[in-house]
Amino acid sequence: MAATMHDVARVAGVSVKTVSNVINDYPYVRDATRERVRSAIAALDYRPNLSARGLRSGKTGVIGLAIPELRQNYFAELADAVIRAAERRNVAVLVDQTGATREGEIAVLAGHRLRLTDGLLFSPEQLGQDDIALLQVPFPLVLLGERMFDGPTDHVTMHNVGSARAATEHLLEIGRRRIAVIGAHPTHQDDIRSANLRVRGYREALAAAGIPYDPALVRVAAPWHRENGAAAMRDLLAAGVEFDAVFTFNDTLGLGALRTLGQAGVRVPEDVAVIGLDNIDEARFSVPSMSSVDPGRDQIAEVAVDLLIERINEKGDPAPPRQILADFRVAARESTGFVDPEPGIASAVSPSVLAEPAEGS
Amino acid sequence: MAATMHDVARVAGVSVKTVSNVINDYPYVRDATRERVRSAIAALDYRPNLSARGLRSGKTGVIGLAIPELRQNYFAELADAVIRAAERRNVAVLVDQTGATREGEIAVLAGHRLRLTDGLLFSPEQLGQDDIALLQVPFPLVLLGERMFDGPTDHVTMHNVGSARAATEHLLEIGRRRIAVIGAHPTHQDDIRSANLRVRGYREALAAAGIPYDPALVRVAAPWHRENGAAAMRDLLAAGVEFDAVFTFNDTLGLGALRTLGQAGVRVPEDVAVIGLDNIDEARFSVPSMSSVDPGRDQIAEVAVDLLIERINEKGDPAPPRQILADFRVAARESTGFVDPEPGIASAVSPSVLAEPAEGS
DNA sequence: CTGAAAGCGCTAACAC
DNA sequence: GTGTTAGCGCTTTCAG
Repeated sequence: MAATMHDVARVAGVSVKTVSNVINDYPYVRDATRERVRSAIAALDYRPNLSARGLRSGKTGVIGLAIPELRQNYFAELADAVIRAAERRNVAVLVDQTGATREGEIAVLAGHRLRLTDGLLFSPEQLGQDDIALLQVPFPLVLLGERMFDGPTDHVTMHNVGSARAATEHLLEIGRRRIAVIGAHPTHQDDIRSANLRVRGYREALAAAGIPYDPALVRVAAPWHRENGAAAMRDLLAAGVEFDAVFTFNDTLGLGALRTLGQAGVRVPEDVAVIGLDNIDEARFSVPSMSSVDPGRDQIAEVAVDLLIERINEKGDPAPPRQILADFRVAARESTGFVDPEPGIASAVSPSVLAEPAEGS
Repeated sequence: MAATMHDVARVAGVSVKTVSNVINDYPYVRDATRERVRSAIAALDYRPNLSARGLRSGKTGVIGLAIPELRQNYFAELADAVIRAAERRNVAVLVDQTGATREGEIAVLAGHRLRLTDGLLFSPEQLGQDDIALLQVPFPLVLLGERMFDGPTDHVTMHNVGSARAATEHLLEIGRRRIAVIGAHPTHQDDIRSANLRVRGYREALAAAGIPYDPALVRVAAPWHRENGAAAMRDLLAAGVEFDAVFTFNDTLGLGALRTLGQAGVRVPEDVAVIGLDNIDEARFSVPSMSSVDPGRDQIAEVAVDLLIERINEKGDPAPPRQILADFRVAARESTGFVDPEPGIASAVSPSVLAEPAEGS
């Protein structure tokens, strides 16, 4: 049986209150007492029971993270960043996958799964502006991503328009003029899905450079998976439209497009320059390495966790919802004619022949 | 204030016990009563407080998953599989990253972070056979991966020797005879790290085919990151050893090697065939697509979660530790001269031109 | 500075 | 079939 606070108190010869005070770093405890309690804790290998603490204090020290799918690199890296940020603040992270389905996202908000968390970090992919009513939940909620604005919740997101504009400008700067785009959204309601925001950034950059917008260069691809990037690029090549660059709305699409270009014998970046968006680890290692816009994922994770914790600890009237845009920057690599500025991490062990006596077969 | 069981009981005009019975699907409740309780629950939007339940029952319904790093594709896919498997059994997953460090792994076992979980799924990377004493933990523990055997815990792992042997045999079957290997471990203690097991599988296959073992073909790379695969391949090419195939101990190394081969103008698979191990999603999308051995990740996740839940619910004397090896199979793709047998998932939306009226500029 | 005691919301004997 | 009640282990007034 695990030791309880009472056991510790008995061994240390104090009351449970004192043990509690020591554990919670209450300052007014005599040093000698504190020491006695500390060694009793060590002797018994005592660990506080978090269920009990949670029951009493109304907090569990766990936050939920709901994302579409961990197997999408972008979300794995986001989850990584969130977990690290949370760890620094001493909270644990319970990960839930919505499967990128509407039902999954609604289920997460209904809170039927994540009930022993103090709050939720939620990256919606299907729910949109029309669903903001669903965001009226009885627990602290911080949204990641850009699918809804003007909702009742805090909101941390990349700068979609700015990032897309920067990507396009990067292509313009290296002299490209016929810039295709992959990843537009099939419908074109005037909503604010990231696809539309990215189209807007693209068009802003074109407009600023005085280049006419050609809808033939804008290709639909959804969801933003590799195979759809590859297919859209095949489409583009088959259509016979002329283009000297492509901006894909995420890196995964870009890697798919790169694959098609390679197979088709199109040279990158000589014939077609490519830039993605997300700056996932993998972009550094494709052939050729792929330029991308870094949307500030670490910053997003850090800020989102802070905001959520702040909301969890908020007393009294809630502050008005806040919306935060992360900083972004272009990571220029081979696919737009640059030498990779961030070579891979040096090997921990420099590769060499296995130092082992040869043993014939 | 959130509703409690007492509120529900009051509204339904029954006692808390009855409410509890309804919630926990206790069979002997009159239908009419059950219905009354159900509607009271709905009316009050009542949700059980899991901290209280956990405190009372000694279980939280949460398991921990400790892996090195989510940003490594293999582990993201593993975590994905574990979360899905756990969801089916109605338990949530708290994810912890050890950072692939010894301290991180020890901290996880010390349980200072994952205390409100009922048990732990742990994929060690640094701890090894010498550390099995650390596995004597006061909570249910199931190990993933192959770093320790004969420990006191259950253990679910891929079949290292078998997978490596299958990979090598695949290369032999397509007529290759000078098969290099990337990913050996720098030290060669007679331990059972997966690198050594994979070397063993490789040598078994060679031996069975009557091909002598040539240590010059066995290259060290650690950790198994892409950059180290690329570097090891550069090394191999620079060394001037002859080889017509390479088996990399994981896919990430293989993708790195593929990159180097591409840059060096070596044709794959004509000059050098390549096969990896792990069958991560990404292998399907490299240029050329990369053959790999699928180590049965979904099965591993499924079995591990089952085993852990079984342990959590175990009463009386614990059953002896079990060790389970997953099934594996070769996924042959372009890098060994096959047409990809599993084309990418069909696009949800077939790519096409954005149907939008052109607006100049 | 420390102790005594109440009670967080739930489950599970045990009554009826 | 349903109600009563005693804690699970912790935090937190309130005294001293």
